Amino acid sequence: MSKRNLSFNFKHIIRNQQHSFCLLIIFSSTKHRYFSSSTIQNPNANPQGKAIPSSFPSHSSSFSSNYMTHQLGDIISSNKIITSYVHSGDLDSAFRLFNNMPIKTTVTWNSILAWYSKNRGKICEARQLFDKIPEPDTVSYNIMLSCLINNSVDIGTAEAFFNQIPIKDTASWNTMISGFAQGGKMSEARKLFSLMPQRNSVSWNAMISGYIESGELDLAVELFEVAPVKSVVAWTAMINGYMKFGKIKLAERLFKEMPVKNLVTWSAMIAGYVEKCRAEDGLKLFRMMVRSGIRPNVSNLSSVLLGCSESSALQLGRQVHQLVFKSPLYYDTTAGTSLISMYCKCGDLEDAWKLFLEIQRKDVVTWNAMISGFAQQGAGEKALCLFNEMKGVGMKPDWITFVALLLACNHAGLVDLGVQYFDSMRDYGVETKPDHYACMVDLLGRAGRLNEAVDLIKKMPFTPPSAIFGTLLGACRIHKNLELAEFAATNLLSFDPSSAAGYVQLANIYAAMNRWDHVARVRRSMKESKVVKTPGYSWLELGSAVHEFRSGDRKHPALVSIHEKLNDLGKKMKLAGYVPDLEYALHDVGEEQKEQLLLRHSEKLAVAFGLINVPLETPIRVFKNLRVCGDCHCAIKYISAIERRDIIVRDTSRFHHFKNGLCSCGDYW
DNA sequence: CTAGGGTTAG
Repeated sequence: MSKRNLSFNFKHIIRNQQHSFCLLIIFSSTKHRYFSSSTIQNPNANPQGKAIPSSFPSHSSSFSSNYMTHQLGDIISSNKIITSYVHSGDLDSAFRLFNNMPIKTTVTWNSILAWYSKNRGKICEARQLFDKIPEPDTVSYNIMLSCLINNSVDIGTAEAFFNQIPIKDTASWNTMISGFAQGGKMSEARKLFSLMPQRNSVSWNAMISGYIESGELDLAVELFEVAPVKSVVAWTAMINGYMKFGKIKLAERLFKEMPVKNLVTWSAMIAGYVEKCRAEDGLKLFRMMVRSGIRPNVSNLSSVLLGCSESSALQLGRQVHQLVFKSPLYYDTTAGTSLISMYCKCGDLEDAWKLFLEIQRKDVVTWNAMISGFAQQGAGEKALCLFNEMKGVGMKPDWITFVALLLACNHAGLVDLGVQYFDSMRDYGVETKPDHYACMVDLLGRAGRLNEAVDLIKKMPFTPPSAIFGTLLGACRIHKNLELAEFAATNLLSFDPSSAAGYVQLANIYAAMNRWDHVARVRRSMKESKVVKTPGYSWLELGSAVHEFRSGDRKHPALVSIHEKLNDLGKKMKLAGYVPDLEYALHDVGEEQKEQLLLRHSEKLAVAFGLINVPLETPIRVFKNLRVCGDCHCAIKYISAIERRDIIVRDTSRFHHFKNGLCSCGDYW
């Protein structure tokens, strides 16, 4: 019996005062069955008028009608309250009300049962409840089916249950299809899909997203093209599919063509751009989205803020903050934490800290974000203080907290303290992961305790991740330990033959020691293995635009003035005592040429551009995709003094805050 | 929004 017929019958009866006598009959004779069974089902089982004595007093009809309406109203409002309890996850209150209801309908039972389909792990209770429903309807069966599927009970059990459903509607079929699709069983899903009597857009969507999930983009496209009804869900699923497979152009085309877009659609595009390293485009789209009047939610914000962090678009991040500030998301911990981490990654610790203090309900992720922020800035003591404060309020640290702590010790040069924290992890019941070992190797290696670093690698309870040898190699370069460098490089390249970093580091070490024959050898084998080095580049945000520079850049329109500025600075720097560190010019060319190459490093270009264009009182924030080069580090210190400017450089491992000729890292990096 | 419940996209 369909819902529409039921409600129609009911309203019809109630509205028609002249039929109210028949109501009374229904009510008195079948009262119990009528309400305890779901389906108010059979008003027709009492053929209207037939059983009714003509002498029935008419004055009582309005009374009974009112009484009836009152009862019904009670049930309806109780059902509503139960539903709201279930929605807010409060099963106890829902049950309390449920147990106090003298009359229950199947709707009442279904509302309760729905809790179990949204919450996993109580499949037995759900089944017991289902079995108690006096007259389960199709919806009851559907909810139970989705309970079975959501609890990843054996799909065969779910299928058997599905087959037992006496009257299946489209949703029953759809639920079963999505059960198969979620389990990756697309051929079964397809079989049901072709068998089902009526398909709605949900059926098509379930199949399309199922194919995308199991990696069969072509089949998804095929279905999408023939689908008679394409809802916004299907379009969005396809956009996700195209993005996932790197077909950005196709995703863009769909996005342009589709008739209706909602927040999920926009998010899919934005997140897709961010994941495919096109954060700029993602951010552009976000601006368009807000302009078109769509209000972001938490998950949407998180992907946008991640985009801001990656491309260091602090100005846009601030705009997002403004938006959050004016919305109910202001009280959301996840939204706040995303903002903190955005500020930290853009190097704006002051605003991160302000926000951290404002957030009332901090979770472990919030604390971790702030501790990592301090760690990245090299503010080791602040990070460690915050950790103590965190323990003070009873917050339990997790493994990420310890990564942040070790990073803090590392960047602040607190070697022994780092070792202590590493050893204390067991006391906190936190498992040591490869990340922790990587931090420790960096910590020990950088401090020159190379042998201890190697011992730690040997003691690792798992196969060392190849990157850890890259870390060791970096340490060898600082401490000019050629023997260990070769050991590290050999390991690195045997684990990961395509590692550009391994070749480059080794070549750099040879170059630094003027072993040009070896450099040539490494470069040759690099070519043979078809390894491509990640080109280094730097960028900075100016207004809403991001300017990018490559080493020896030839493209940026302002190059003439930048070169002038750098040549001028070069002279002033030398007068102040700067000696170009030719170790970092990694080509076997004459000294003068080396100096010229050094002066065209991407970070210097970006800094010079910043000096020309960024207002005097504003710090210059430069970002680099690799680690900052040693000569540039030295040069920028001089520049900060000569120009009396604050210059902040974020590289892959930390922030360097240059001021008055000094760097916040204390030259330990 | 239509007394309520189930299925699809991040």
